[in-house]
Amino acid sequence: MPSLPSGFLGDLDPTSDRAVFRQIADQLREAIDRGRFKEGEKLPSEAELVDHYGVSRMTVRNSFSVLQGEGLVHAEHGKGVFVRPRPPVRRLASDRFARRHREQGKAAFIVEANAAGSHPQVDSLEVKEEKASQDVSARLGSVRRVLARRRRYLLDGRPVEFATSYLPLDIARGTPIAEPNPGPGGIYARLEELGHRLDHFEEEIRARMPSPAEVKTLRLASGVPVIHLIRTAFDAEGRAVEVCDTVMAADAYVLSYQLPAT
Amino acid sequence: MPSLPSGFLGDLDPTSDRAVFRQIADQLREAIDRGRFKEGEKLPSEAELVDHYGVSRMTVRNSFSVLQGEGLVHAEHGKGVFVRPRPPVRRLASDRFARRHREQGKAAFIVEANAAGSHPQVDSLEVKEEKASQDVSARLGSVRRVLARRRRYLLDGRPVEFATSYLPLDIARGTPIAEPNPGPGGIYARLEELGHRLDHFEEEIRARMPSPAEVKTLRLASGVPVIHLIRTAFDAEGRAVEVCDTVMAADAYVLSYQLPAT
DNA sequence: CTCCTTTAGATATCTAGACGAGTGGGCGAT
DNA sequence: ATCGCCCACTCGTCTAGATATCTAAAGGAG
Repeated sequence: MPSLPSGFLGDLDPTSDRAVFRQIADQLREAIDRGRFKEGEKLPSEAELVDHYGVSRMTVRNSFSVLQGEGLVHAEHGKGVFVRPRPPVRRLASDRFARRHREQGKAAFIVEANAAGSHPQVDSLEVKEEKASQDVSARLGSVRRVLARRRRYLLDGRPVEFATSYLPLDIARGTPIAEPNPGPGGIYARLEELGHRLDHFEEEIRARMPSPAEVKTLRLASGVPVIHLIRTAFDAEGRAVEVCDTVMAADAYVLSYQLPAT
Repeated sequence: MPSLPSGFLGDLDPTSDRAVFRQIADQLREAIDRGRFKEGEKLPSEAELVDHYGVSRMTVRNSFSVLQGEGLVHAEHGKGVFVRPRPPVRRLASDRFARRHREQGKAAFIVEANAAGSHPQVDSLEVKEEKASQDVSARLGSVRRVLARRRRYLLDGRPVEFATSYLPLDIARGTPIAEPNPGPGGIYARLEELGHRLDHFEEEIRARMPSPAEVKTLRLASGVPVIHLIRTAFDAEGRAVEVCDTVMAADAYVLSYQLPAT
């Protein structure tokens, strides 16, 4: 029976109101925060903690599930429980849709990823016409059907973002926008070529826990929220010409905005 | 023994690879999504589900904990497990720091809340000088000590946001900014009066699960992430004059930004 | 009528075990 | 030396209880 490295973890306080499994979680959390267990490192096994604290295995597992819910650790079947490494984050600057970038003709995601030394990838592209959801319809100004462009973005093989663009059919149908590959500069470049000069974007940001489908698509660890961003693009006449619904793995992103003080 | 309303929930598939507690969670989630259980409504009790599915109580509890982790339900000791109501959200527009608002001399939070028909409140105000953290120091341009202003915002009694502003001492010391109540228009109005004309703000947005301390301060239900926003205010000379670190209950907020397309 | 106690039903925590299944190292057969 | 199998260790799931605590409603004492 392997014994625990001494001094890492303390004892339980039987007089405390705090539940035993919370006390154990607290001690593990503190040990992680203090760097006693480093990123990627293995925590003591369930059996070791059962020994150390003199509690039942379910109680130890309960502690682990607390830490998992906080996104601090992740369990690997047959191997152990590990401190979850904080992955490098991807920054989205607020000028990422500036015309000067668009005119360079390369997709923003690819350029940024290469600059960061990562290997970018886009997959599961789907382009089809469909019925607009109530929300999308409202944002686009009561359109019934839309062109939907779905794609998933990966960095170094890891899915980080799932996005769907919705465009009114009278704008997109029969244009390069309806093609899987819309060409250099992306659909915003095509929209401008089609005479829809872009004026501004509105972005709505929420954060929440992922649905099971999102967990699957983005291969999310437990305890990782998603950032839900809904961007609406407006042309010079004030018409909404595109709605882009994006779900991002929150542990992979920092959004960055510049606001004028005027 | 109370029996389950029939038809709400199906049977288990013993041949499925999916764990029983996940199957139960799936069925409950679907029933909630379909509106069979409405917001605020009570789910069947553990005992009822034990009866219905013929499993042990721990298995049912395991299912509930899955749904809690997703933020879909919350348990109330001695009462039951309830579908978590989606609270009204508070919108933060990107022009919330526009000078025209500041000149009206009322705190943005109060004005917005009143407009939404809510009862706003600010508490646990702390103003003190302290050592700057490494991050804050870097953002403010290598200052050693700062004035920190901490406050918590509540809507209708519910804490929704905890914020700390950090300002360099050479700017803030001995000014109204160092007072608990800085006066009409808030500290940004005072900064401008002191000759630091504000030029622009930078905001960084992250989402993550809350620390136990944040759970306590914001009285967060399980399965609710936080939005972590760090805003830096720059004056006309390009100097960072304030860093504001804000943690928001993600289920209470939608952030909204306008971006120019230029 | 008010206040307190009782009680039933609900969740919270914990124990002690059982079996299943993934991982990886050691060891024997080839 | 290598292949293949076994085994120890790991987490995953499930059972069947036990005690504690909280809630709300009912009933009794004053």
